[in-house]
Amino acid sequence: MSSLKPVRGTHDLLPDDIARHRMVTDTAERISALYAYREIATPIFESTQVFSRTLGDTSDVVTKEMYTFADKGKGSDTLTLRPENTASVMRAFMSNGMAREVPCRFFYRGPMFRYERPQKGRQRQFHQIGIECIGIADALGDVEVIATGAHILKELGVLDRTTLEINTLGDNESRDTYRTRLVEYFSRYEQSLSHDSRQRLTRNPMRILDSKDESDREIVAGAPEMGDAMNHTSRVFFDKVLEHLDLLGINYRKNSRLVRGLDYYCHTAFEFVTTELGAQGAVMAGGRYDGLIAQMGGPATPGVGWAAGVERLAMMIEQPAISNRPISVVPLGEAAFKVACKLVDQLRHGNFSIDFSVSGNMKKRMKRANAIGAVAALILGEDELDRDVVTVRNMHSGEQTEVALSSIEEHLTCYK
RNA sequence: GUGACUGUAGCUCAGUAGGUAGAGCCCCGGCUUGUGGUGCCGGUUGUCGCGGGUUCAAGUCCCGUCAGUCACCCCA
Repeated sequence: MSSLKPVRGTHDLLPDDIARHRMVTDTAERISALYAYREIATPIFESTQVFSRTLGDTSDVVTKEMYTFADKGKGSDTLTLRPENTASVMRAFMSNGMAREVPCRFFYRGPMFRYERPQKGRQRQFHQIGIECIGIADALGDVEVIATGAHILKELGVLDRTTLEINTLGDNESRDTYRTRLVEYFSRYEQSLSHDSRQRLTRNPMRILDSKDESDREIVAGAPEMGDAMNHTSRVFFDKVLEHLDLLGINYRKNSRLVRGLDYYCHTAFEFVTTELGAQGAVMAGGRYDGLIAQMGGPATPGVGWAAGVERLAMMIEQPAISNRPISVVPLGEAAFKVACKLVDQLRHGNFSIDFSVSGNMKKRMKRANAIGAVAALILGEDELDRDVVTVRNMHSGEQTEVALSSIEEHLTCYK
């Protein structure tokens, strides 16, 4: 019995669901192509180290959310279902020796897996789209990446229902300085911090900044600002990003409390957030990850990108209209059935979408044609057969006309 | 992993003080033996999430378990 239910946190995507997903992913693919991104697909599992070495030893994703399993065969690696795709794309970038071809721009889409407690907008198997821009160290790379994302959201009709929040984490030097100051500051309040935040103090002090605990927030209010810890390089970089966002008319809200859960980010961090999806506000999030490729053993190469949740975006868009509305072919009787078989084959090869309706009485078949949204029904009975014609019923208007079999394709062109 | 709430037909839900289940939609048949979408008439919906317990009697009360939702955590 329980085996008939999908595994916890996984969902079947029925035709209407798929239509929404495709609207999201196809739009993203199309728009990102306008920014010269090309699609790439990596395997859905990788050696565990691809993720464990890059996402950060203390991140929740690595410590408790990865689906890791032993491969078959002796002495083989442990494998992990990808919890996100940036590390995989970087691995592919190196595996295929693309370092000499930078800049590289990749778009991806596909399922990701995280062992989390399922909620609305949060599943164990979910789908992401994303882009990675590799090899551009300049702030213009960040701007382009954000602009691509904003363009996709606009095309999906959700941009004005999101807010772009942006912050800078600075370069390594700035980040270390800031981290030290934060630890110093929060240590003084250690007794007053929430249980979670006390743990974050050693694991990831920056996370305390976006704590939702009320007493934490009071302490956070007096915390040192990232801006004050930034060195000249980091400051100039961030200013350039903001300046060009202004130039492109992309609205944003600076949020000095915005931090990242994954270790590899530096400089720009951003999120498009919405209030429409409850606790899962982030619909698209990303940033710069200059140290990642080197950290993975490749040549020092800068990168910037984002990922977006397909399910979350799908919940925000309208249900797209059914894209293929077929023509139903309804033969009546043995002789007509044979003629209809050939007609159906001919029409399908002529690029018509055909629903060949062969079971039940005529009433039932017409009803079914209506239910699947057929644009027309071709009725082929003995009357028609005798005269080499077919009755074409417009399912919208109900009008019927008799058309010679020989010119049927031409007549049906208007239904394509 | 923690807490709260929920779980009745394919779907959305009702079920009153415990007395062995109902509505709408969908589906099926007929009015219409070659015509759908709007009408009328009739019909099938079900281990009441699962497993225990209390009781003469449990959808209803208790415990456990699984799942969903929301919040935390975390994140897309």
